Amino acid sequence: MPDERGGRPRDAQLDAAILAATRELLAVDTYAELSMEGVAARAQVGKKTLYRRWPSKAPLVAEAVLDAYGRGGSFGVPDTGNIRADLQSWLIEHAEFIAELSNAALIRALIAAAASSPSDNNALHERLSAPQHAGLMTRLRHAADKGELRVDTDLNAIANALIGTLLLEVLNGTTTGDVSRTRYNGLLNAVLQGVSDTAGERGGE
Amino acid sequence: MPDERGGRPRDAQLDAAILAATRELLAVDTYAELSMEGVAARAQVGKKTLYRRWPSKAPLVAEAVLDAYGRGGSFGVPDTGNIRADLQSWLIEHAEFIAELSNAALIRALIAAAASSPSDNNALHERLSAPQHAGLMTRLRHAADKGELRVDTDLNAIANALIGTLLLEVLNGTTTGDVSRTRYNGLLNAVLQGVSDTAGERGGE
Amino acid sequence: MPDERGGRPRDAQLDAAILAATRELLAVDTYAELSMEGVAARAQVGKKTLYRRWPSKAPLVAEAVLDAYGRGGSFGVPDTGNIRADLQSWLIEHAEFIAELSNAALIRALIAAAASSPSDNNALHERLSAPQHAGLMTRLRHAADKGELRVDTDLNAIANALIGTLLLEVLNGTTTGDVSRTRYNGLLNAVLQGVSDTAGERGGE
Amino acid sequence: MPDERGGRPRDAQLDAAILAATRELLAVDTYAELSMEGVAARAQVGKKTLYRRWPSKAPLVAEAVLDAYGRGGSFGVPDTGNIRADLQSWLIEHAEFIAELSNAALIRALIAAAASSPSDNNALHERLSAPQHAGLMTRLRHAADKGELRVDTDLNAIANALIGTLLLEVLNGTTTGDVSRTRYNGLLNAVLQGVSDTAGERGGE
DNA sequence: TCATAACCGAGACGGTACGTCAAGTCTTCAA
DNA sequence: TTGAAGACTTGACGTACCGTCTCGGTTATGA
Repeated sequence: MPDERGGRPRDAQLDAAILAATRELLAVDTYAELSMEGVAARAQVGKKTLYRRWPSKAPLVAEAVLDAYGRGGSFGVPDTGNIRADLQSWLIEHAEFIAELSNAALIRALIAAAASSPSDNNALHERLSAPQHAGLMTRLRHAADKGELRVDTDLNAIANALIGTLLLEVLNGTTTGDVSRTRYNGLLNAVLQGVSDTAGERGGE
Repeated sequence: MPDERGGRPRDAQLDAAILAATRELLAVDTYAELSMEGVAARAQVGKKTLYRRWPSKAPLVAEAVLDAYGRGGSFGVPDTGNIRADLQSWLIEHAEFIAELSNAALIRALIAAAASSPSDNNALHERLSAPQHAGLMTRLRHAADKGELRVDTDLNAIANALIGTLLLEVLNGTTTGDVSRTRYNGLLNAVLQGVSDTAGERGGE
Repeated sequence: MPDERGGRPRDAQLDAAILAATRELLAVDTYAELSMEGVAARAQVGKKTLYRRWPSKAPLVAEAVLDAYGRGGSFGVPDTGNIRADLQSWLIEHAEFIAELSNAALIRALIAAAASSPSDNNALHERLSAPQHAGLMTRLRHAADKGELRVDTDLNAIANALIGTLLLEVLNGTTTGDVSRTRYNGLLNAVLQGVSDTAGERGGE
Repeated sequence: MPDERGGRPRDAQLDAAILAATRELLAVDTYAELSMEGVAARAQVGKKTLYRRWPSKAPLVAEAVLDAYGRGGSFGVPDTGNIRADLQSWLIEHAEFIAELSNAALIRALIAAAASSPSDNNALHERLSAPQHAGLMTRLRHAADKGELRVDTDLNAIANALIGTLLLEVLNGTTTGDVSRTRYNGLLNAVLQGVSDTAGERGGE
């Protein structure tokens, strides 16, 4: 039972055309400047065709950006056995994605879309932030299980610190041009070895 | 000589009324839903009066939010001599501000405003992120100078990790309700003492 | 082939609704007070729909008035064989139209619209004054051809004198209430028989 | 008793400057395009100064135009004893005034001002049309008293026909360039000698 | 001489309307 | 039923003027 009753089937190619048009426009305009009308015109598509697929601008932009994000490699957290190297790979991979000028615009649009409304925010959190967080947690848990991390480690805090650092870089527009291999040494040194010079009693409950 | 000759001077009270109206509306609407027209109506002010002071929605929202942000305490980084306690105070102070439901909406609006355009982004970075970053750096540098931190510490990475963590919490809508005194123990443990169980050779240049 | 391919066709009923709304408002407001916004609201129509059809207030008002003017009878110059009676009929018919209070407002609006800009002026002249002038000229020429008028008569001058007299009455607001059957006796006496008591050598080249 | 209590007296020169500015702007803009703000700016005068003298645009324009109209000669109806020649002089004098390009614009503005509101209309009628009508009536009455016109002549109809003819020419934009000395021969022939070829029984009461 | 009072230029103020743009829906014809 | 085209209502955009007001400052009178 492929089709739900008769009628002309949807043209699957249009989805891609629309997402591409969205991305092309976001390379020039900001999220606020982007219009459904503009997307429809650029994709040579009726507005109805757009609204049949996406209820509003926010999810359209979200899908357009995530589509590009997913295409350029997996962005999964590697597991070579070396937790430091794996985290560094993941950080640099993201930094390089962000450094690509057009990608920075896309991510800024994505954040704007998320900030548009609480519901869109949640949807995006589910689709973008959550998977990355989960990926990091899996890798960190594996390291913890192998005894590479202190038993009382707050894995969640670490995942958030890494993601948050990248997020801040996007918003600040800090990351551009070539990404140095050593870029996140300082961050990883801090998170893994700590920066305190004292033997350090840790904060407990 | 404050005035540029002639003409009725601007009514300074209106600035406050407009910013207040903006905040009140942001408690109900998202950034995208907020309209200059609505702000003018709520503040009982002509649109021209708005545009005379702020060229567009983004800087208006920015000022409205920063105005509230600045009012509720200094948000400076304390310096009691105990770096861990000071950072924790700072984190919790911010977390409590964020946890206030209306403030979370304001900050989400602020981020949306920043994402509106690269120029607005820079302006906001200058006004919001930079001062906090500077405050943290000053405190961290003081600690480093006193020998509390390892000499090779990347202070910048730490400041970014802390700010980034807070930023992520805002966007995710994670922080709500009461903020536990121990909330950032995990993060501070990681950053200050490190989570690695090995003696830990650090990454260098 | 009426349509230019594709697209929802314009709703012809809206034209009438808009023109009616315009007329209703002109019964209350002057031309200057009439606003496109008000017309749109009264006609329950988007402003875009207005501007799609009429580029500005002047041609809209022109069409609204001419629409009413055309509806209430033909206003053609009759040709019963009696030139005096025919001109009188035509004059009285117009005077009665003008005397109608709401029509006077419409015509005053029309004149204001004409005075708005030279181009609107020309357009209106083409649509309103010219046909009437032509109608009178045809009737006068017929009379001249039948030998009822002196051969050297300046038909144009007579047509203008009649139209001009009506025009002046509108602007002065003179004509109100019932129009006497003998109202234009004096004018027609003058134009047709002349008022000079002397045998009268006429002015030539 | 020149002044009503103390205070700085009004600067009489400003009246002239404002009227001149109004006229200069009307040479470029239409009545609708003319703005009080523009007049104030052009005359280097505060808006309050304008409103102190004229309550709105219509009377300001009226005065500006009448000011120019009065300056260029008296426009009174001459009385040389030859009624035909006198009327012709008067018609041509007006036609020449109208033919002046800038004056045509002024008069069109005046008509627009009159059409603005019934009250402005009456005021203008009082100031512009009435004096001319009175002048013509006086001259015609004199001719009638001398027995130059038939006793049953409707002087009013003639005055209106002449004024109406000029009015129509202004609105139609007919009169431009040089005005021929013989321009109104046809009109005067008709009105004075009549155009009817028959001996002509006249219409009575 | 010195207050009083109206005048003046400048320009901010609350409004209303402008003409444009986009949102999301609806209606046509064609595939 | 899908699609492209485009008309439709709604509502916000940013601008221009409206007529009023509030400044600092000027210019006359009359106490």
